Amino acid sequence: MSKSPALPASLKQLLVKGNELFLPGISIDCVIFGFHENTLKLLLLDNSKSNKWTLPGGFVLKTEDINNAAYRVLLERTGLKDIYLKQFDVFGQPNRTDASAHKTTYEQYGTKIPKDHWLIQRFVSVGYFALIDYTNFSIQNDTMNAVFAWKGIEQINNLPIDHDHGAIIKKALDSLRTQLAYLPIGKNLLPKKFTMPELQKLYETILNKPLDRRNFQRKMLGFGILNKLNETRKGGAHKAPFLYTFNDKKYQKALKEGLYGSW
Amino acid sequence: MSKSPALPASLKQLLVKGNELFLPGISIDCVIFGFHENTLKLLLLDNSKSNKWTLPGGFVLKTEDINNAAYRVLLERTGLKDIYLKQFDVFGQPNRTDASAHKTTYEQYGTKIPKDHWLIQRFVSVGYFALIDYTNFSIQNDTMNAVFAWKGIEQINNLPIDHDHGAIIKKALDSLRTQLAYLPIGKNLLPKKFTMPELQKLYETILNKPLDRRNFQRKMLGFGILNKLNETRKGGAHKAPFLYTFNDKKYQKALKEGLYGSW
DNA sequence: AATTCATTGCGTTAGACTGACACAATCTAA
DNA sequence: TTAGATTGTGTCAGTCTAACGCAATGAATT
Repeated sequence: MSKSPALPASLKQLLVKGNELFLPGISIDCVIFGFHENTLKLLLLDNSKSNKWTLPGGFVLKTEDINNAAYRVLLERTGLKDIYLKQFDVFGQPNRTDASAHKTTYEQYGTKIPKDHWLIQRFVSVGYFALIDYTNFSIQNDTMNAVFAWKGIEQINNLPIDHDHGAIIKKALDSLRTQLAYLPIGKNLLPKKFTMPELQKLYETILNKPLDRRNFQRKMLGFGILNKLNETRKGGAHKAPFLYTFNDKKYQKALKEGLYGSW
Repeated sequence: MSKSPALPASLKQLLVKGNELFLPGISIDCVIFGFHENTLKLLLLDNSKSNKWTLPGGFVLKTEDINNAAYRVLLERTGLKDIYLKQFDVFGQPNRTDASAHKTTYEQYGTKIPKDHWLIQRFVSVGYFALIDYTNFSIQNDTMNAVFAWKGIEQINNLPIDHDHGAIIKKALDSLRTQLAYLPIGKNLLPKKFTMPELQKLYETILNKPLDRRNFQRKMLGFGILNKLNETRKGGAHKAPFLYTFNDKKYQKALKEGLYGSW
């Protein structure tokens, strides 16, 4: 018989102290978007034993605001602060969590979760989506001993996904698309300086359809949230496009009030 | 000393069986909008002892989907089915629930809530807003022995409101306004047949600003979700306006896809 | 050094949409 | 019958949108 590896401290803590530290039955799931090489990417965790991919998530401390919990989870898992984070839905189907997943995780360390334990009760999850700058982030595998990887949006449907996380991702993407219509988003997904074609590719990727180059530029400039720099991005095999940054003040204003005044 | 009145069965059940029946730490709050006499109204509960107004709400059965719980709560409290119901936010500040409110409620019946009881732990609440047809609903006081009343949106700020329910109401109203810009809403708040001026008043009330009569009509008709009837609403002191109904099929489609295609 | 070629910057035009306003028709009350 | 408020329909200029043209640029090629 093979000896099981030692139970990681973080997993042990969850088992022993989870009940005491965290709210019962409430979890957080983060759909983390990044943009790289003209692809919208998701940061997923490889749940090594189940061979399925999982959304990074966590629990809410007993004295912690839920939104803060989401920021904390993101910080713990990515090391990033000041991220654009938005709650988009609550997932509360009774059968959405699968206790067997947790059981499997612990069983690989030869540990059994007690019956009726905090961890294997029904969980309602609050979904957040986050937008982060891919170039300003290097994957660091987390305390839970899980392995992170970026996965292109287009291959998500062909990946094995844990629990209802596939549905959560779909919903997050829907929310992102809807937001795109009335809120600025590029600031969080692009490096500080970027070109108009790069911004356009981002929009095209999220919306999954081509946009007219010239109309896109006019529209974006019309929003008045961009600063045009006197630099160009040299190095490409073609005419060097101008660089832009977001005008922070106006960007923030647009985040609050929307890009259009609507009615 | 005065003898306390008997503890109502529903309150007793909550105290004795709440822990067993419902999920811990999760509640539902419903912001119920109605429209009457050119005013947007909210259905509130008079928390008789604290002399404050409360949002109708409830808890989630252990085997129940959260959204279904919201529908159930609404049905129990209003007798209405097939209501437009939309989850709009989660309220998870650690200090948002005030255990003393529950304590006060029970104390008026001479009952004390045990320490660490399910009821007085921290609750995270999922906020839903509902739109109902004021004319098709008669207030029925609920099993909790609480008294319902419609309160005009404009007087909310001057009413004493329990807990963080004032903030929840504000958020609900914000969500409703945002939705108005890209989703149809009148169907749930108006009677089946209605006139264009009535629909306009509804929009003006929600948006809290006057709209041009002629432009409003053009826009609404442009959405293609209205049926113009060959009847007019007689009885007013002026020219009789035509009656309209919503085209159910197109209305549902617009609910899914939005009134504009956006990008 | 001249040429090629994809890409970028800037511009045009027709059609749709928006906001502001005019005017005639209608319904009840006086 | 008339007055007065309200509704139905229409106009018009300004703005926005989608579709497309063309010259300028910059690295790669010859």
